[in-house]
Amino acid sequence: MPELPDVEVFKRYFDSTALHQKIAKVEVREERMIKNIPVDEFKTEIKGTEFVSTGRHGKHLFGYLSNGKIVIMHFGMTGELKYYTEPDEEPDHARVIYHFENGYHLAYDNMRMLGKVTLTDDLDAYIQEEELGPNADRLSFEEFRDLLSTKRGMIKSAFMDQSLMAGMGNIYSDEALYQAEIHPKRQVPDLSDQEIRILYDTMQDVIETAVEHQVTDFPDHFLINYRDEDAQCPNCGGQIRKIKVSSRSTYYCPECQS
DNA sequence: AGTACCACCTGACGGC
DNA sequence: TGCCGTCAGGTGGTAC
Repeated sequence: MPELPDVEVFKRYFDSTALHQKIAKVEVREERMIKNIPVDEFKTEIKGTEFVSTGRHGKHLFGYLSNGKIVIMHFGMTGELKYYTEPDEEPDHARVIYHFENGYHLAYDNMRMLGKVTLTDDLDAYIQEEELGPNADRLSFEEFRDLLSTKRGMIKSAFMDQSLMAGMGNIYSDEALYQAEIHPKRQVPDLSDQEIRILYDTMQDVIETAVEHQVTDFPDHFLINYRDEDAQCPNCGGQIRKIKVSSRSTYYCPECQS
């Protein structure tokens, strides 16, 4: 799941559960998840500190530690967080577990292990190295318009380009395009000013609505409920179609989107 | 610059 | 029941 709205929900979950508790131990079950730093160093740097706040940039979640370091988490396609106390509540694919002194645990769970966990003391440098564009949800219309003016190619590819703007993935790109009634393969330079405006508004609305709904139980008119070739468009009743756009599965309504 | 394809990973599902 | 191909919400490298 983890695109911008999902990670924002993780952030809020983190904020409401795992802050201000002394970390007794960090358990790394899967060393391949830890990138850019030796695992031993990762563990010793974090042990004895506590998370004081969190942040997010696109699909990256940050946990600020009391020693000034920052844990960076990326969730790939299957990552999530779980805070729990009883051992039998531990998720099936816990790769990194923060054990708190109060007996609670925070697990970074990630079945497919696409994604990563790392540590930095310079977040700006990290964001630069990763070539992340501005947060898709903290972008003015003018910035959005100016960014798109530099792009050629398909609009869905532009949405998914994390260096252009950070946070939109496959699902929510499809969603925004569906609600804007714009075909995912439309060439960016061919979009009218009005269409750019609509795309911006729908993108913001899709992100906001997804977060409000905790990324579950979306409104009926959301395409996300109909990602199936046998499904019918909730707007026009036509058949939802599946195509490939930049090698990613793309669902859309041929009647509504042009 | 844009796009297609492969690789990294594990697991679920449908067909035989 | 088991084997096999396919697919899955992400990203990075490479080749055209």
